Amino acid sequence: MSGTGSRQRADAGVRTEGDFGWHLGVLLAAYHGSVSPLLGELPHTTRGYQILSAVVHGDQPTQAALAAHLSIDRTVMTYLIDDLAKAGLVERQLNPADRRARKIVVTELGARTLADLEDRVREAEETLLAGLDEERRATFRDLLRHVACGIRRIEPVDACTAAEHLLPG
Amino acid sequence: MSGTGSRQRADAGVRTEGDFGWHLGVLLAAYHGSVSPLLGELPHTTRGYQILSAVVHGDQPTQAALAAHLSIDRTVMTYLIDDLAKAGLVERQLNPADRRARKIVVTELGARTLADLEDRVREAEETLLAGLDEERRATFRDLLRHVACGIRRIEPVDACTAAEHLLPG
DNA sequence: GCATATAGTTTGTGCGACAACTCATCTGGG
DNA sequence: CCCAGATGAGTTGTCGCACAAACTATATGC
Repeated sequence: MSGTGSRQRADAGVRTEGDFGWHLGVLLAAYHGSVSPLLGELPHTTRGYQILSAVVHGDQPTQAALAAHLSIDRTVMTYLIDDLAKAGLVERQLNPADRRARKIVVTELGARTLADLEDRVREAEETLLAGLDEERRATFRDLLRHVACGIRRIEPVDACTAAEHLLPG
Repeated sequence: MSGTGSRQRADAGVRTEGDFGWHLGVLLAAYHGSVSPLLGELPHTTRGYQILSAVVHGDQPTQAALAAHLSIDRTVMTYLIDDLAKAGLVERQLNPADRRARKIVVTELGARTLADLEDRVREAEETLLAGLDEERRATFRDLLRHVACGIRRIEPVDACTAAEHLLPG
């Protein structure tokens, strides 16, 4: 069994050694699996959902900024937006001040769609976290958010700031 | 802005509404980004690492069980194992009792490689979680593990049990 | 012994990511 | 005013990967 290495430590007998990545993968896969069916005809499933959410809540000035926020390649973002636009959920708004840039804005249909989906997605998330009681679910969400925002503060991209200043203290 | 829906709740002003999936994506992407460079020539980067880890720690009886554990398609697992075997890290062990099945076992080189990598991966994970103090990092890992195991108890696949019975209480 | 199920592999297809290129527009230097 | 370079966006081509559908081989049950 090769009991060498840093397996047994003094602290607790927790031994979550090489499993962190696996835990993460399991959770993300389950997230996709639970959320995708809720999204129905929404293009590109969770990707589309996240974009729609970022468009509504994030208020990114350009398509490039939106792509950076979501760590999506610019060239990929083009056809993702294409498909969301075809579905009537978002629009490319021309910016008279800089005619290269397009700001992605939500349509009325998009806003209604997102509002409708958000509650159901939230429920699905809670179901995913059903292994934890309510207090721990909140703690987990909180820690996860801190981690993600910490990562984004190290890596170049801005982001998070928008969500961060809304926190209690 | 569509202030409807479940945005504002009584509890805290946390508003982590549609961002859970995004947080998760950020973390997993950062995980790949941090860990992959450490793995060097190891085939299929984090995938290969997780397989190697599962082979050593998980003791799955067959290749199919291994695939199910990692949520990898059987047909994909074939060439992943192929490449790990070509690299001399694992071997397909024939089972005389069932000559269809192959048990994937680690080689000496594979064991040494994994032992060497585990410490460095652990460090990279800690760096990822640098936004949290040490106590919260442990809490986060713990909650994540519970969530993942909870998910795997709902979805058919076994797994987790192996890690679970090693817990303190 | 035949039907059916299971472990693993092979092959083909389609989608998604990324690189390289193009186009349009902005910005600064002369 | 004009030119060079930078930047936002879109287009095209290529590659790798995941998945479905075959196929081989063994096992098991009637």
